[in-house]
Amino acid sequence: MAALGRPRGFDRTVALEDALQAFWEQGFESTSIADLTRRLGIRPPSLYAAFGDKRALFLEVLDLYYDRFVRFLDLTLEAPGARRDAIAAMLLGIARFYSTPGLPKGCMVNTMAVPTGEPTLLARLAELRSSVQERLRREMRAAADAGELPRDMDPDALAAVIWTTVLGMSMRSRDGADRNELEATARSIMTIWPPPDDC
Amino acid sequence: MAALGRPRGFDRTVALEDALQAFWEQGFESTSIADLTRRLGIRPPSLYAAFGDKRALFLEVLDLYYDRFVRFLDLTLEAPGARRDAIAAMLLGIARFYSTPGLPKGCMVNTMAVPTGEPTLLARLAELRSSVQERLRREMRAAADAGELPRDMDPDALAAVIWTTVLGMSMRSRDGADRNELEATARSIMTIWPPPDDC
DNA sequence: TCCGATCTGTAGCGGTGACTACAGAAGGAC
DNA sequence: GTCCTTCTGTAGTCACCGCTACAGATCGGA
Repeated sequence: MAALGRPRGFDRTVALEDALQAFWEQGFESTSIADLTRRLGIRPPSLYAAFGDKRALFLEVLDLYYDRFVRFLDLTLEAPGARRDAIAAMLLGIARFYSTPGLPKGCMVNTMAVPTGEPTLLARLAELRSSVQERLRREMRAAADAGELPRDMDPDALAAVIWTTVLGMSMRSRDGADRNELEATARSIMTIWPPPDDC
Repeated sequence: MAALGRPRGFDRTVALEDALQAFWEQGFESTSIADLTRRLGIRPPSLYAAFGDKRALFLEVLDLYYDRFVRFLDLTLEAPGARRDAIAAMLLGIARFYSTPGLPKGCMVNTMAVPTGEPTLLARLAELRSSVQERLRREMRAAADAGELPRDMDPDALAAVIWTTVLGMSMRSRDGADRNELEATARSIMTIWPPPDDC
């Protein structure tokens, strides 16, 4: 397919990154079309031609964000070695990710679990959270099957604790917790899962 | 001071409760004056005469909510007995509070740690969270001083873990976690604080 | 009964939100 | 160059937001 008509005057993927930054910082409702056009350096008709409406742009940005997060999960959880080490590395990585200098603090998906008037967006956000939670549950069940969990420890309950920690760390980083504090919490939490060489 | 002029046609404290319910469910931005007047059964001028503007009403509602939460904290944390038992009871109580049938799910203060365009309200919310966090820190330091903590356990780090759990449980209840799941998490978290009679 | 004070209902103000009609600009095909 | 297609900028539209002017209603006090 050849390029027909006047070519677009801006880079669509760069614009998407800018929109990600804006939504991640300010959320959906507080990010106005005027905000976006100012940041992306384009006028409303260009934005609407390229991305559809505000909701569609947000959903596309959300997919971009989520895909990257899942890639990070794949990388840490599928690393060779004990599952406990992988989970510990994941929590540490998330603590660092939530406190990355230059990026908005906390998780875009978690911090927007928020009362808003956009049911379809809320549903999508909840869907993404639920999918991460489900992945943690699968991981913990696999660990239990492999005998990597204490016999009296329910894998679903452990997954719930880890997920709760992820959500809480996200909120705390939004509230200004620094990297060291988050890392400390990530490490402390892992003490509820005793290493295999324990009495 | 005698009642001068035409008396108010509605119960102010009942209206406050209704407004609390509305803000708690939907947040500040998504709760419009129209929503409020519909729920309280009054017209805008009555609302403005009784409460000032929308922000003032929200702040008053917030104080009402927070005072109740602090009363709950006082009750559980100042109970006689070991501090560990008090914290365990607090976490269980919060798990139950966040999943009380008939009430909005999660914590009003925590779930609104949200990107929004109202800096003064955000600041107030952050202030309330920070004050609870500080109280947990004081409690853990007192426990450490009293020798109720393992010697190698940092009281501030423990307080951070507990606070992280509170924030995370609030999010999870918003996402539909039921009472049993939250209670299980509350109990699991307490295993990072070994009871005194441990090897 | 009249007055001043306060509340209530109607009706609408000014501002901002998302979104778009329309005309001109910039490319490829011929 | 001419035509067709697509993008861009101007300049709005329409809806909804928080908020309020104003007139009528309802009280206590004289």
